[in-house]
Amino acid sequence: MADIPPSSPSTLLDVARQAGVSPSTVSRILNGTAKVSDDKRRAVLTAIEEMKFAPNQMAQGLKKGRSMTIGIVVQDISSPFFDETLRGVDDGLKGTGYASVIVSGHWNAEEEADRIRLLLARKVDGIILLSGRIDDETVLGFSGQRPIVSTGRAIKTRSALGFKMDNEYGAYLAVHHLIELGHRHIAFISGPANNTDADDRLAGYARALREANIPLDDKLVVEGNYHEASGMLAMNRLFDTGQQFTAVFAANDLSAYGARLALYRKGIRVPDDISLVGFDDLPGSSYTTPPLTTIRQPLYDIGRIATHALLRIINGEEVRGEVPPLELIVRETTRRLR
Amino acid sequence: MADIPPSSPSTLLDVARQAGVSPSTVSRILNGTAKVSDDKRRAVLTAIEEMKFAPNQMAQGLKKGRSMTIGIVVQDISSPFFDETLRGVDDGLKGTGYASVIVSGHWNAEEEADRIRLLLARKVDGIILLSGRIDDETVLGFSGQRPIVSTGRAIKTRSALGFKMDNEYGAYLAVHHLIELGHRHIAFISGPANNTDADDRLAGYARALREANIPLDDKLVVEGNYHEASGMLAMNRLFDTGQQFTAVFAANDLSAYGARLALYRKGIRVPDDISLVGFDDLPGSSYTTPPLTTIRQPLYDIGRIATHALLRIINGEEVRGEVPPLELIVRETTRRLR
DNA sequence: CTGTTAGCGCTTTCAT
DNA sequence: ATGAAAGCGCTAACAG
Repeated sequence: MADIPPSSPSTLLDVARQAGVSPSTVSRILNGTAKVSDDKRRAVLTAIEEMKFAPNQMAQGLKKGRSMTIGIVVQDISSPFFDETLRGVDDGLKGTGYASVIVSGHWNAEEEADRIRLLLARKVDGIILLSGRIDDETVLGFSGQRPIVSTGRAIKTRSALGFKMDNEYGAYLAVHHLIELGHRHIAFISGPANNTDADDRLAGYARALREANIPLDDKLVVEGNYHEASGMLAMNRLFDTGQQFTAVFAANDLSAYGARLALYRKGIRVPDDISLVGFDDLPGSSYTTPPLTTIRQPLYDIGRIATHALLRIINGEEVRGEVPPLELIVRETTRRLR
Repeated sequence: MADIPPSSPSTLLDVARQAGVSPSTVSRILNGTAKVSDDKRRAVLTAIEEMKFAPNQMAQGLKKGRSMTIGIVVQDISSPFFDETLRGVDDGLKGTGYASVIVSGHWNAEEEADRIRLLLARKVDGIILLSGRIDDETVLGFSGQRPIVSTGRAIKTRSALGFKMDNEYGAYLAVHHLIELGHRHIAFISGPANNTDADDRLAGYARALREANIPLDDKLVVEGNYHEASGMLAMNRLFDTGQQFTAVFAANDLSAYGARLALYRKGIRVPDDISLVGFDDLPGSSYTTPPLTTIRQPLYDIGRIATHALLRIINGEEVRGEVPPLELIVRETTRRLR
């Protein structure tokens, strides 16, 4: 059915011989590097067709010094959070001839640096770093070898570019929404310690409260780690300590899912008894029961934009790293307090 | 902080010069190919250390004919279904020196074949094909170039291996469970047409009914496409045509999520009014409201096992492709009909 | 317009 | 035990 290349891949030299031309001519046709007479071109093209020739990318890469592959560093290959961004990257690479090798840093600075070194050894033409634990200096250092575009950091040099979402503002938006609905006792399920995004979201929570003259009650903020289970645990801890609250802001959607389940188990209705807001707007959040009110991160766009930016840097072009802002998506887990 | 390689990557030749030995000696140390005197070894090792040398993988690959990368073909890079398997692959590759380049076939036979050709041109050492639309012959053809391990097909040659889950049995399990709970009017939200897995699941649904002497009512089976939105639509269509039923079996978890939302919107309680069963057991299914009863696919294991098998084929070793069976996971969306 | 030549960075005989 | 030399498949001057 489909065109299946032969078992022993033919080389450019084979093609040249079969077409009765020199290897350079074949190369020229392949790369459009120079004019070639029509008859030779035809001969080569048919030879390529017949032999199902495809240039050996390792040889090309070795010669040209560019591998036509870019490296992507995620932290967790099976998280919906990274998936959306990966989809953006995938689409951004479409039709460019670049392929991507994806590695995972597993939220561990050392492993992350290791992975990057591995990508560098593989001669990727550039790197997209999604979140991560390594510090900016290290990123800048690596960018001496190959251009790097990273999410979650504010850097900008000739070979490194960072995008940073305004997490403080996003969290502010979420809590402000709750306050506008009349809530004054708002619990916060935070992200993991030592995570700037998580810190920023806490700051946004605090600012919204402060602005509304609501004292921040330490007992109302409980630490999570961005995973469902931690959201569930956090929710239960909140109840165990007997706190009173009418709304919960979870630092990300996944932990909101966990909180939702804890609530369900206790027979507490959402949003009738308690309002719930998440952060991220994962694809699944439109289909929770009820659909989750949340802060939308333009995950897909981030992937696309990062990719375009990286490609531009690779080609020595100017880049501007504009990313759509965070926005509140009001769905069905929040309601006015009566 | 971390070790940052210099801007201009040093080559093996640089190392050789710095250590005062020949390139071959350096190579031998790198590959453990032959005995090298201790003093030279030390000299080389420190030179490598000092110069932060890492061998150029493209050059190595070109020479050795193996790229130390394997290609993974998924259909949708941002689907939780593939994610779990990818995680298994990632873990399976850990510590092997292999990296993976992931491409997406987007459920399109032609694109899929294209991607595989691309991987072949990149000289991947093997391919893992997750689901897909191309036929077995084509896979077998490609396997002439590089070994291929594929999910969702029953093939076994020296260079191609397929794993096939018993989807018919899984669906049977799901529907049988419902029947045991006393349900007799069981709707089915199917998968897309022209998909063998989907066909098999329909067959399992039919068999369970037949075994229980329940006539299969065509009006109770409505087509979906494995996505949330289609599950929601299907559910609504079921209601629009005025069918009576007390339980729904969705061909996968995602469409079950959609069905769940449609039910919520109509104020129909799950499982009190209607029981719901999915298929896959995605990570999120433990956290739906209520947690979803479903058929568990060992997605992660499939990834690991496929990877191990591929590696063995690459190394010319014998393979046995055993995969854990499908199983029913009873959670909270099903209940006995009174 | 086209062929010849010289490598890209590494591994691997083949000598010694 | 170690070095010299050839070459993996391709591209890019350099001639003509």
